[in-house]
Amino acid sequence: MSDTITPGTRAATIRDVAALAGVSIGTASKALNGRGKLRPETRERVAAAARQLGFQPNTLARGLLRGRTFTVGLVTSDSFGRFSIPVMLGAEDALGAGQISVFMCDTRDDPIRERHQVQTLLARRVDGILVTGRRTEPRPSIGTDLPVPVVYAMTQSADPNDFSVIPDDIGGGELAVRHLLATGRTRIGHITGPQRFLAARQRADGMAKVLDDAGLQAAGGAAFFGEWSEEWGRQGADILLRTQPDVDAIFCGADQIARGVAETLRERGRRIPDDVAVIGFDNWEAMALGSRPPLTTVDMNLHKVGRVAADHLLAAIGGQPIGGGVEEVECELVLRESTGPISQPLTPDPND
Amino acid sequence: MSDTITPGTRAATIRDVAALAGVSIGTASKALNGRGKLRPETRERVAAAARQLGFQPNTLARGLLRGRTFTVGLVTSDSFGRFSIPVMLGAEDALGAGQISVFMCDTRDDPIRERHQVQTLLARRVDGILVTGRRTEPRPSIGTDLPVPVVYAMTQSADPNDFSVIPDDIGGGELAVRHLLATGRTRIGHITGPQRFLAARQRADGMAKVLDDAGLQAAGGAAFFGEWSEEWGRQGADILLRTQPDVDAIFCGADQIARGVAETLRERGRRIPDDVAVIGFDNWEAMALGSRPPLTTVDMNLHKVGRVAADHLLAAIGGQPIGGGVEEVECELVLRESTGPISQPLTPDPND
DNA sequence: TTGAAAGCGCTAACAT
DNA sequence: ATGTTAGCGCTTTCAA
Repeated sequence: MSDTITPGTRAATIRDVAALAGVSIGTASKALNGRGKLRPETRERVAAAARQLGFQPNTLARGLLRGRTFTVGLVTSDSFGRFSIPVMLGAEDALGAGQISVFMCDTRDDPIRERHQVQTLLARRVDGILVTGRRTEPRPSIGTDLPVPVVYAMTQSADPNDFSVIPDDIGGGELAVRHLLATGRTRIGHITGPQRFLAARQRADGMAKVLDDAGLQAAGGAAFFGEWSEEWGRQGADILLRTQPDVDAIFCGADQIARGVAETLRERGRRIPDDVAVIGFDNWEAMALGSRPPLTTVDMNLHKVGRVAADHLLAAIGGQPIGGGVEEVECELVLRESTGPISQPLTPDPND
Repeated sequence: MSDTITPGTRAATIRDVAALAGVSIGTASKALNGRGKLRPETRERVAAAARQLGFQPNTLARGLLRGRTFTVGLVTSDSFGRFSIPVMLGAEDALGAGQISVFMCDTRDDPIRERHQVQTLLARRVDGILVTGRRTEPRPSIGTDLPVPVVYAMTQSADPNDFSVIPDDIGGGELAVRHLLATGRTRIGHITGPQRFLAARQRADGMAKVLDDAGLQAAGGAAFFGEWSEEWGRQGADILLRTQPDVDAIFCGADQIARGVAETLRERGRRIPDDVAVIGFDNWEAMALGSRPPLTTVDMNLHKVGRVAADHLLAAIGGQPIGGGVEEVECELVLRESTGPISQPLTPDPND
């Protein structure tokens, strides 16, 4: 079908096209870019020549001339893992629409490597840089005074002059617990990851806030901090069931934890959601769907985090100045069987 | 510390460096690249100027001149998922060493989009293209006659002139079952994914081969094809236990399936590995480690698949012609508790 | 040892 | 309506 591409080795240049069409280089350029005043017939002749040669304008030359490359760098410290991938795809959505290509750089959590990669990106004259990670805590800025705009996504720069987009973990915690309250639960425990994680603390804070407004307290008095693992979920559930046998819901800081919790509940003969409701966090589908029953969970909308970050970057590249600051993206509840059906559409009045 | 970078907006050019050092552009170029004959003092002066201005040579200009950009395109149809990520990281290892940057392109399984992305990559004058996927079955070539070398990784081109690197799924199946035999199992069942997946068929073939050599047969007579899910693992185990109650090992086509199988075995009171050994496939750590007990599994060495593919691509870029064909990368056994300790170092003689 | 100039592929201003 | 030319930032002859 498309054997119109130069069979040989060298890619065709505009010079080749011009020669084949019997016009000058300048004319060829105009014809191809739809600029200037040309006879339609000439335009067509050039187009035909380009088609025949499989001509693709050399973006390097264009970039050199225009001072814009239509590329951005994506620097991640998450090895493109579970968190940065959705962010990246979201970013690609926004950037791809603008014909922008993305250089991927994996820092492997090595600051030296990161520095080097940023330098490389600058040498390649990217129009902007997106920085991603797997943790929301502030991290060192990749540079205070770079010649291109930078936006952080799913990670936060410690420099207040930088702009970051992160999920709203407090809101996520609130969302989860409001849902549990709405289904009539009142003795709610919280089993989550290590306290040194900002995300763990914030989700717990969100929970505390909602419980407080409802005049309630967490089952067990406070959050159970541990690990982001199924094993900890099993252990934590064990402890919680022993100390608070009347618990009727457990909010888990991660789907992995929730799975472990669900397993232990099953083994202890507690029915989910009838006896105890379980809610996870992350919407890691492989985990949430494999669990019995499938987990209701909080989705951080990472795709949107990426899209929003990329939109801001594009705006900045377009000349719109972005100040420093942090934008938070709302979390979203994903309903599955582990919390059962929502009760009557009651007006959520925490004062009654 | 490093506020040597041009504070303003425009990145420094070699012209700026030359001016600051009081030399000509040509001299500056030589000094920076360690070429030609220059007075050491001059060299130093230029270096100092470059440092002061935070000079980064414009790779576009260089690429334009040299006809090489030191970039490659990475085209994936896996949305950078569980399979393509390790491949990609492996490739990055090999490429990063060669100072090569990677453009990422996610086709979202859309041929139109893919075609477009390949065109874009060619316009950007990448030195080569790497194509990745999540399935090993042959897929349409991205182009028969592209001006740059192409290598497929974790996916296979239908065109025999293209070069592909994929995991050795047959060998993986053999590996798994040889291990089970080595631990003294003889009544081995196989629960795996859909038969339409080449990988599922090949793993089953590998199993059949080893059993055959040992004069054995699969428990239940043949593989149980189903889905790549925990749910199917649970169901499959149920069926297998009912029809073949004396089964003493189950080889699963995926860790997810193995997890489901393990759960059902537990619930039916079979101890793992004492009564029944379980072995998975993929070494998906979140799954394999979350399972009780943690799963022995077959690792496809995807990192190596990526590295090997990238090495071939680099060689091709360097001028070494790669013929068409398929290279298979060995799988590797990852021992965990679900198959118990290996028995005596017996000489594996299947004829006794 | 250093400088001047050509040219990589393209676009945009200026001639014709 | 078309052609000519300068120049983006760099490397590489070739002169000085």
